[in-house]
Amino acid sequence: MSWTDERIATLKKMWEGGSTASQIADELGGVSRNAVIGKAHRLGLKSRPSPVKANDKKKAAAAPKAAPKAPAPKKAAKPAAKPAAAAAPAAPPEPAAPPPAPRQDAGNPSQPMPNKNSNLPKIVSVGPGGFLRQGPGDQQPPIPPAPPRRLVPAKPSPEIADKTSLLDLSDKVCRWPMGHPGEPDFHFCGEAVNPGFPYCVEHCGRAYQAQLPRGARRPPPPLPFGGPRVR
DNA sequence: CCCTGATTCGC
DNA sequence: GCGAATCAGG
Repeated sequence: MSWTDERIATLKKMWEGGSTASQIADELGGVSRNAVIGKAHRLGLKSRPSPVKANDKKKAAAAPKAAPKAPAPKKAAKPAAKPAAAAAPAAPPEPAAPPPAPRQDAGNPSQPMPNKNSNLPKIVSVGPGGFLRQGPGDQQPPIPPAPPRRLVPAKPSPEIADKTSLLDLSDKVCRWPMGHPGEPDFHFCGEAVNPGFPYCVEHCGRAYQAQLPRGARRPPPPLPFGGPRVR
Protein backbone atom coordinates (compact mmCIF):
# COMPACT_ATOMS: atom_id res chain seq x y z
CA MET A 1 0.00 0.00 0.00
CA SER A 2 1.15 3.46 -0.73
CA TRP A 3 0.18 6.73 0.80
CA THR A 4 -2.18 8.24 -1.68
CA ASP A 5 -3.58 11.67 -1.14
CA GLU A 6 -6.85 10.41 0.15
CA ARG A 7 -5.24 7.95 2.50
CA ILE A 8 -3.14 10.76 3.85
CA ALA A 9 -6.23 12.89 4.16
CA THR A 10 -7.97 10.16 6.11
CA LEU A 11 -4.97 9.76 8.29
CA LYS A 12 -4.84 13.44 9.05
CA LYS A 13 -8.50 13.71 9.74
CA MET A 14 -8.64 10.75 12.05
CA TRP A 15 -5.40 11.60 13.78
CA GLU A 16 -6.51 15.11 14.50
CA GLY A 17 -9.91 13.79 15.40
CA GLY A 18 -8.39 11.83 18.21
CA SER A 19 -8.54 8.34 16.79
CA THR A 20 -5.82 6.04 17.91
CA ALA A 21 -3.18 4.90 15.52
CA SER A 22 -4.58 1.41 15.62
CA GLN A 23 -8.01 2.57 14.60
CA ILE A 24 -6.57 4.58 11.79
CA ALA A 25 -4.45 1.67 10.71
CA ASP A 26 -7.19 -0.83 10.26
CA GLU A 27 -9.51 1.77 8.90
CA LEU A 28 -7.06 2.43 6.14
CA GLY A 29 -6.16 -1.18 5.84
CA GLY A 30 -2.94 -2.57 4.60
CA VAL A 31 -0.85 -0.61 7.00
CA SER A 32 0.29 -1.25 10.49
CA ARG A 33 -0.17 0.92 13.50
CA ASN A 34 3.49 1.79 13.35
CA ALA A 35 3.18 2.83 9.76
CA VAL A 36 0.41 5.20 10.70
CA ILE A 37 2.40 6.70 13.51
CA GLY A 38 5.47 7.01 11.41
CA LYS A 39 3.56 8.65 8.62
CA ALA A 40 1.79 10.98 11.00
CA HIS A 41 5.08 12.17 12.34
CA ARG A 42 6.55 12.59 8.94
CA LEU A 43 3.56 14.68 8.05
CA GLY A 44 4.24 16.94 10.94
CA LEU A 45 1.24 15.79 12.88
CA LYS A 46 2.32 15.24 16.34
CA SER A 47 1.83 14.46 19.85
CA ARG A 48 -1.69 13.95 20.82
CA PRO A 49 -1.88 12.91 24.42
CA SER A 50 0.41 9.98 24.38
CA PRO A 51 0.48 7.78 27.41
CA VAL A 52 4.21 7.63 27.33
CA LYS A 53 5.05 11.22 26.88
CA ALA A 54 2.52 12.30 29.45
CA ASN A 55 5.20 12.25 32.09
CA ASP A 56 7.72 15.00 32.72
CA LYS A 57 5.57 16.75 35.19
CA LYS A 58 6.86 19.28 37.61
CA LYS A 59 9.79 17.58 39.23
CA ALA A 60 11.03 20.72 40.87
CA ALA A 61 11.26 18.84 44.11
CA ALA A 62 14.95 19.44 44.42
CA ALA A 63 16.13 16.93 41.89
CA PRO A 64 19.76 17.89 41.41
CA LYS A 65 20.45 14.36 40.34
CA ALA A 66 21.48 14.87 36.80
CA ALA A 67 19.75 12.09 34.98
CA PRO A 68 22.20 11.58 32.17
CA LYS A 69 19.94 9.14 30.37
CA ALA A 70 22.74 6.76 29.69
CA PRO A 71 21.17 3.45 28.88
CA ALA A 72 23.43 0.74 27.66
CA PRO A 73 23.55 1.44 23.96
CA LYS A 74 22.42 -1.70 22.30
CA LYS A 75 23.32 -0.68 18.84
CA ALA A 76 24.46 2.79 18.09
CA ALA A 77 23.72 5.89 20.02
CA LYS A 78 23.27 9.20 18.37
CA PRO A 79 25.38 11.60 20.37
CA ALA A 80 24.02 14.48 18.38
CA ALA A 81 21.04 14.79 20.60
CA LYS A 82 19.60 18.16 21.38
CA PRO A 83 21.81 19.80 23.95
CA ALA A 84 20.29 23.16 23.29
CA ALA A 85 16.84 21.91 24.01
CA ALA A 86 18.01 20.04 27.02
CA ALA A 87 19.43 23.15 28.55
CA ALA A 88 16.48 25.26 27.53
CA PRO A 89 15.16 27.20 30.45
CA ALA A 90 11.66 26.12 29.54
CA ALA A 91 8.89 27.98 31.27
CA PRO A 92 10.06 29.94 34.24
CA PRO A 93 8.47 28.50 37.31
CA GLU A 94 5.69 30.85 38.03
CA PRO A 95 5.53 31.79 41.67
CA ALA A 96 2.52 30.06 42.96
CA ALA A 97 2.00 32.68 45.61
CA PRO A 98 3.24 36.13 44.83
CA PRO A 99 5.11 37.42 47.83
CA PRO A 100 3.16 39.99 49.76
CA ALA A 101 4.30 43.42 48.75
CA PRO A 102 6.36 44.89 51.55
CA ARG A 103 5.02 48.15 52.81
CA GLN A 104 8.05 50.11 52.14
CA ASP A 105 6.69 53.46 51.15
CA ALA A 106 3.19 53.55 52.38
CA GLY A 107 1.98 57.04 52.11
CA ASN A 108 4.64 58.23 49.77
CA PRO A 109 2.85 60.37 47.20
CA SER A 110 5.92 60.96 45.15
CA GLN A 111 5.44 57.90 43.08
CA PRO A 112 3.88 58.90 39.82
CA MET A 113 4.40 55.47 38.44
CA PRO A 114 1.72 53.13 39.69
CA ASN A 115 4.14 50.32 39.23
CA LYS A 116 4.87 49.78 42.85
CA ASN A 117 1.80 51.17 44.39
CA SER A 118 1.33 48.90 47.34
CA ASN A 119 -1.19 51.03 49.08
CA LEU A 120 -4.06 49.33 47.40
CA PRO A 121 -5.04 45.94 48.70
CA LYS A 122 -3.65 43.35 46.38
CA ILE A 123 -6.35 41.95 44.23
CA VAL A 124 -5.54 38.59 42.90
CA SER A 125 -8.09 36.41 41.33
CA VAL A 126 -7.99 33.57 38.94
CA GLY A 127 -9.28 34.10 35.50
CA PRO A 128 -11.12 31.52 33.50
CA GLY A 129 -7.99 30.30 31.85
CA GLY A 130 -6.24 29.73 35.11
CA PHE A 131 -4.06 32.77 34.86
CA LEU A 132 -3.69 35.23 37.63
CA ARG A 133 -5.52 38.44 37.50
CA GLN A 134 -3.88 41.31 39.16
CA GLY A 135 -4.72 44.77 40.23
CA PRO A 136 -3.68 47.70 38.09
CA GLY A 137 -0.50 48.30 39.98
CA ASP A 138 0.56 44.79 40.51
CA GLN A 139 2.75 44.26 37.51
CA GLN A 140 5.04 41.66 38.90
CA PRO A 141 8.24 41.49 36.90
CA PRO A 142 7.94 38.63 34.48
CA ILE A 143 4.24 38.17 34.38
CA PRO A 144 3.46 37.53 30.75
CA PRO A 145 1.53 40.36 29.15
CA ALA A 146 -1.06 38.00 27.90
CA PRO A 147 -1.28 34.29 28.39
CA PRO A 148 -0.96 32.67 25.01
CA ARG A 149 -3.88 30.55 25.82
CA ARG A 150 -7.13 30.63 24.05
CA LEU A 151 -10.30 29.51 25.66
CA VAL A 152 -11.97 26.92 23.60
CA PRO A 153 -15.41 25.42 24.03
CA ALA A 154 -13.88 22.08 24.92
CA LYS A 155 -15.43 19.35 22.90
CA PRO A 156 -17.05 16.67 24.97
CA SER A 157 -15.21 13.97 23.10
CA PRO A 158 -12.67 14.43 20.37
CA GLU A 159 -13.86 11.35 18.59
CA ILE A 160 -17.60 11.81 18.34
CA ALA A 161 -17.49 15.55 18.14
CA ASP A 162 -18.96 16.99 15.00
CA LYS A 163 -20.00 13.65 13.76
CA THR A 164 -23.31 13.26 12.05
CA SER A 165 -24.91 10.12 13.32
CA LEU A 166 -27.77 8.22 11.77
CA LEU A 167 -30.16 10.14 13.95
CA ASP A 168 -28.87 13.39 12.64
CA LEU A 169 -29.76 12.66 9.08
CA SER A 170 -32.34 14.83 7.42
CA ASP A 171 -33.17 16.09 3.99
CA LYS A 172 -30.78 18.90 4.47
CA VAL A 173 -27.57 17.16 5.35
CA CYS A 174 -25.32 15.02 3.26
CA ARG A 175 -25.91 11.32 3.82
CA TRP A 176 -22.57 10.23 2.50
CA PRO A 177 -21.23 7.59 4.84
CA MET A 178 -17.90 8.15 6.40
CA GLY A 179 -16.17 5.00 7.42
CA HIS A 180 -17.91 1.68 7.59
CA PRO A 181 -21.09 0.67 9.40
CA GLY A 182 -20.45 -1.05 12.63
CA GLU A 183 -17.33 0.85 13.38
CA PRO A 184 -17.45 3.06 16.42
CA ASP A 185 -16.78 6.19 14.51
CA PHE A 186 -19.05 5.48 11.61
CA HIS A 187 -20.97 8.58 10.75
CA PHE A 188 -22.23 10.62 7.89
CA CYS A 189 -20.86 13.59 6.10
CA GLY A 190 -23.41 16.03 7.41
CA GLU A 191 -22.55 18.89 5.14
CA ALA A 192 -25.33 20.95 3.64
CA VAL A 193 -26.78 19.07 0.72
CA ASN A 194 -26.49 20.04 -2.86
CA PRO A 195 -30.12 21.08 -3.36
CA GLY A 196 -32.09 18.28 -4.89
CA PHE A 197 -29.54 15.66 -4.00
CA PRO A 198 -29.02 13.57 -0.91
CA TYR A 199 -25.37 14.51 -0.78
CA CYS A 200 -23.33 17.60 -0.50
CA VAL A 201 -21.67 19.03 -3.54
CA GLU A 202 -18.46 17.22 -2.97
CA HIS A 203 -20.03 13.84 -2.50
CA CYS A 204 -22.39 14.37 -5.39
CA GLY A 205 -19.24 14.49 -7.38
CA ARG A 206 -18.43 11.04 -6.16
CA ALA A 207 -21.91 9.58 -6.21
CA TYR A 208 -22.77 10.70 -9.67
CA GLN A 209 -19.95 9.97 -11.97
CA ALA A 210 -20.37 11.66 -15.26
CA GLN A 211 -21.80 8.98 -17.43
CA LEU A 212 -22.89 10.04 -20.83
CA PRO A 213 -26.02 8.32 -22.14
CA ARG A 214 -25.80 6.28 -25.25
CA GLY A 215 -25.50 8.21 -28.42
CA ALA A 216 -23.49 10.81 -26.65
CA ARG A 217 -26.38 13.18 -26.45
CA ARG A 218 -25.45 15.96 -24.26
CA PRO A 219 -26.83 15.55 -20.79
CA PRO A 220 -29.49 18.25 -20.44
CA PRO A 221 -28.81 19.37 -16.91
CA PRO A 222 -25.28 20.52 -16.53
CA LEU A 223 -24.55 19.35 -13.10
CA PRO A 224 -24.24 22.19 -10.69
CA PHE A 225 -21.22 20.70 -9.12
CA GLY A 226 -17.80 20.21 -10.45
CA GLY A 227 -16.86 17.20 -12.42
CA PRO A 228 -16.15 13.89 -10.80
CA ARG A 229 -13.38 14.09 -8.41
CA VAL A 230 -11.44 11.18 -7.09
CA ARG A 231 -10.57 13.09 -4.00
C1' DC B 1 -0.30 -9.13 29.76
C1' DC B 2 -2.89 -5.59 27.12
C1' DC B 3 -2.99 -0.93 25.24
C1' DT B 4 -0.91 3.59 23.72
C1' DG B 5 2.44 6.89 20.98
C1' DA B 6 7.66 7.91 20.22
C1' DT B 7 11.83 6.84 18.35
C1' DT B 8 15.30 4.49 15.87
C1' DC B 9 17.34 2.83 11.87
C1' DG B 10 17.85 -0.43 7.96
C1' DC B 11 15.94 -0.44 3.77
C1' DG C 1 9.98 8.07 2.59
C1' DC C 2 8.65 3.92 4.67
C1' DG C 3 7.71 0.87 8.53
C1' DA C 4 9.31 -3.07 11.66
C1' DA C 5 11.61 -3.17 15.81
C1' DT C 6 12.06 -1.27 19.85
C1' DC C 7 11.24 1.69 23.77
C1' DA C 8 8.49 3.31 27.49
C1' DG C 9 4.38 4.73 30.15
C1' DG C 10 -0.62 3.58 31.44
